[in-house]
Amino acid sequence: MRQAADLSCSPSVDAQQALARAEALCQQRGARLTDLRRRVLEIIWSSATPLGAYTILDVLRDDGRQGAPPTVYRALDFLLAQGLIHRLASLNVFTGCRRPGSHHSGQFLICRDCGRVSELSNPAIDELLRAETDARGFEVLAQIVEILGRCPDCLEEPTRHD
Amino acid sequence: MRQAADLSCSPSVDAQQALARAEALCQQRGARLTDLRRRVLEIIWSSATPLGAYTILDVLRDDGRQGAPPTVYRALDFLLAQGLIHRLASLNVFTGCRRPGSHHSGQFLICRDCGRVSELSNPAIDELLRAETDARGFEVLAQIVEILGRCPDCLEEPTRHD
DNA sequence: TGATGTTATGTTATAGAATAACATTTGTTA
DNA sequence: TAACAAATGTTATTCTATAACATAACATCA
Repeated sequence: MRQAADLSCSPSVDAQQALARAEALCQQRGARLTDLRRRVLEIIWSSATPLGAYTILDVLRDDGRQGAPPTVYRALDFLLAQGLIHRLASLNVFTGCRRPGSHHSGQFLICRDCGRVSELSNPAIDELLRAETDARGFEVLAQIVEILGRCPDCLEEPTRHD
Repeated sequence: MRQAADLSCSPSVDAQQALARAEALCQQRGARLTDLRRRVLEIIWSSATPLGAYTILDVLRDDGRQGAPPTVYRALDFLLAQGLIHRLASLNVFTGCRRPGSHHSGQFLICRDCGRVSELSNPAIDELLRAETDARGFEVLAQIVEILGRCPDCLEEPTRHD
């Protein structure tokens, strides 16, 4: 993966907006977006690519914060429960949710080369899946749709032929 | 998960058929389905539910075979490459492919309660996903569709309300 | 205000999943 | 049989995630 996460700069506009929305959502739900949880969300949004739990932990430690794996995983669990982030099961990484508020599972295009992720929300796909599960009497609790491949930008790169 | 894997009995008819198909496919491809690889495939097919790599390793050791994690993972890599098994990314487990021969990614319904898995192959879902990726100029390398929920049998169970 | 219960975080240890690196064996072909 | 390639054995390590328990922060109410 060529594109490393750059977490050194100040929060991007995207990140700031995401944090503001998270604040609003949590307040309206009576959920506590603590310093730690907000910071983890900010770290996730500050990266161009999804981050693993241990990468997030490293950033927290760079902050000067004390912390161990449970610190991060508990914050991630909260953010997942609030629908503020997604977990990509195929890579064991976490990415900010582009449409928080409506709990949804989403569909993801993951570029193998640059690591960037596009979040789709194609209702037709959801409907087809629902039709299948309904036909089988299967109750859906969670749904994972992840497509690994190469994004247009990376396809243009002439230097990689693997 | 209530339903434990029962690996004690002799290979089921399903398993026997799967092994026979695997033999034929490998022969026709010039791929070597060695004792170890065949045994791993048999172990997977002998379980009512998908198995993790370390569970498979335990069975191999019960066989009296020597082995370490790489032993299992290499066999699994071979079986995956031949399209004889699938990996369920959401659970880190492996399950026999119901339609080997045609390399495909499939769609899976996974019961949270009994652990059983149904493999779908809905071309409409594949087409929709392809339409999305085509529209974005995204090249697909692998595709993961996994639905976690409760199967009809387990929904009937009156004793569980979680 | 201060006692009490709840929620969040700190901390240590461990479990679970996967691979790196190198040695040895087995199989194939010249 | 020599030589090469493929498969497996072996040891160690990395990465991901959680269990279990201690402490701290916060909220509520008498």
